[in-house]
Amino acid sequence: MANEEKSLNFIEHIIEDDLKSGYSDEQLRFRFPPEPNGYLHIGHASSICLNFGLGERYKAPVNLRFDDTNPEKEEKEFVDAIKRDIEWLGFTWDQECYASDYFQQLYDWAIGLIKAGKAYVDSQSSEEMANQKGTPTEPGTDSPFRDRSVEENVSLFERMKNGEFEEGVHVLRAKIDMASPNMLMRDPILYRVLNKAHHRTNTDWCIYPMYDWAHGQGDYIEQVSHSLCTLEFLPHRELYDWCLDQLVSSKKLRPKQREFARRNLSHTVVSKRKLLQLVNDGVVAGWDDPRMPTISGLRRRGYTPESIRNFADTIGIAKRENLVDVSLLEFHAREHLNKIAPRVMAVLNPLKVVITNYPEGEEEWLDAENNPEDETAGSRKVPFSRTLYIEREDFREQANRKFFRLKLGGEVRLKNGYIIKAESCTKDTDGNIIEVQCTYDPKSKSGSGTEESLRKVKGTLHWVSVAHAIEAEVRIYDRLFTDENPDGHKDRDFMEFVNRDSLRIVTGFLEPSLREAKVGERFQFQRLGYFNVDNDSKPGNLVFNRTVTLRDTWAKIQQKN
RNA sequence: UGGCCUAUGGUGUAAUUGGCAACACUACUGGUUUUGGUCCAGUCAUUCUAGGUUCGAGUCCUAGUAGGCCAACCA
Repeated sequence: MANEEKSLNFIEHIIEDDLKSGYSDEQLRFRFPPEPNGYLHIGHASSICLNFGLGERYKAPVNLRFDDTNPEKEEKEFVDAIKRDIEWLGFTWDQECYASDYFQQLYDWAIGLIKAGKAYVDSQSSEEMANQKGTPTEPGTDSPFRDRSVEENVSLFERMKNGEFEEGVHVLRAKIDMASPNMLMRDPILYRVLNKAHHRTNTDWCIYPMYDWAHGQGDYIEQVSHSLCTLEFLPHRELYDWCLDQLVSSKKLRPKQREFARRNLSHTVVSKRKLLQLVNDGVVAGWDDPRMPTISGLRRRGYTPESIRNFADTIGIAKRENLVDVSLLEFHAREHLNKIAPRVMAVLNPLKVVITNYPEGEEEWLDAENNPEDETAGSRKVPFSRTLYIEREDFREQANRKFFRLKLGGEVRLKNGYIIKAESCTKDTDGNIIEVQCTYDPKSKSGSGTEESLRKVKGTLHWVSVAHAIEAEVRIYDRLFTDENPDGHKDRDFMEFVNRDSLRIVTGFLEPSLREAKVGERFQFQRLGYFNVDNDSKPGNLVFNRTVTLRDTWAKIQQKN
């Protein structure tokens, strides 16, 4: 009952209006229509969440329809990847459809169109047709083939279908209006000859329908009520409706196309063409490289489906240009990971600490809470000994009061362990600090309840015992582009803004409980960030990816100085 | 020079359809904290401009301005 009335986006307003003016709940049906020519990215995730979200909200089926009308670019590999990504996001489609399933029906409808005198076979080159097309400010001129007889058109189109012509010799065009202010209505091409094998229909067809002669029909066949697409298809709507006019029956539901603005993410690109270029140029290791804004890249980076769905929900959907800041995506990653990721200790830039008053050869196993945000997460044991690693940035010989970490003569709490005091340090011949000597207070053990253990010390450091630590490869990722809008510059190519330091690989020293970590498992390395186990991991040879850092107030303070 | 779309804080979306501009993020303050994390509290807007209608305009009208899309046998 306490369902707070969430405000509706403009698509939901349209649906609510339709429901008021006669649509029944059962008539609602949606679809997500990817072209299988690349991997899904974060922009698609928004569209997926919109369509499947609508399906959940209105308890309506959502089809997955592959828009596979162009055999030149489409492959089964992409079909499989797309299905995997949608499932991973947690959505279930009703029917799995393919535009290619409708090739015969589309062909029959095209024959009907020709017989109705509304389509003709044009036998000019693409250059000639382009010249006749006019410009946005000038009308086009009619093709010399525009008035071929129905018989000749039918015969030619059948011969196109039978493979009697080379590519480019003939096309089928709709006969609409060469003077339309909408360029798409100037006798658009409906079919072209393509002597290519299709990933599903193989060589059954030599002619393939264009997008405009397939999409609305697919919606109609599947009885999709609301066909949602991005803004660049807005001019296509007039043609979408024209095509539907030629074949709809009043007994069946007529789909409607509505358009929303695609989501752009800062510091990256969301264009399949540009992502493909990053892959082909070797800037990244593949479509699922953790730096890629693809769904598979985000998954490998350690993002959770929940965080991506929450992100999509909060940025919403509208009709204006936008550039969503990545910090919002990162917020959602942290928000979810904070709740579910077990805390562990790992040192990525080690500095040796020797506790001079801790007995040599001794070790003890300390209690460590797995997740302060989750009482059911339990606890584990971490080994403590005389020789430890701490983070190099956590020690300074001298520092002001703002520096809460270890400095000579100063005290600090070792997380889950003891309070230590830095007494001295040793350096190599270049002046680099190579070891810090400390003393510890044996009565200050965490959780022991003693007066000493309850002492307030400003800083708490993470650490690992050198003798017990396991080594692992840790991949530190940063933004792929240095510019917030890399493809938003008219005179500069987006590739100029590639961040050359987007990947740094280090050897980390991890607490031994991580030895059995499995691929895909996510952790918080305390005080450092969230990390997950990469697919490249081998038994005894773990690889971690940094998903995102923790919020870092200290880094901000330092930046200001 | 044509047609169409869009304009609300640094960012992204809202605004009961003409009635006190709200939510989230970011940034900045402060508090709590055995993670400089989390959590809690607070601060940040002449709704693109100029007119008009109205008791009242982010919302309606007019004129500008800015940005985007449209001339692939791509989707």
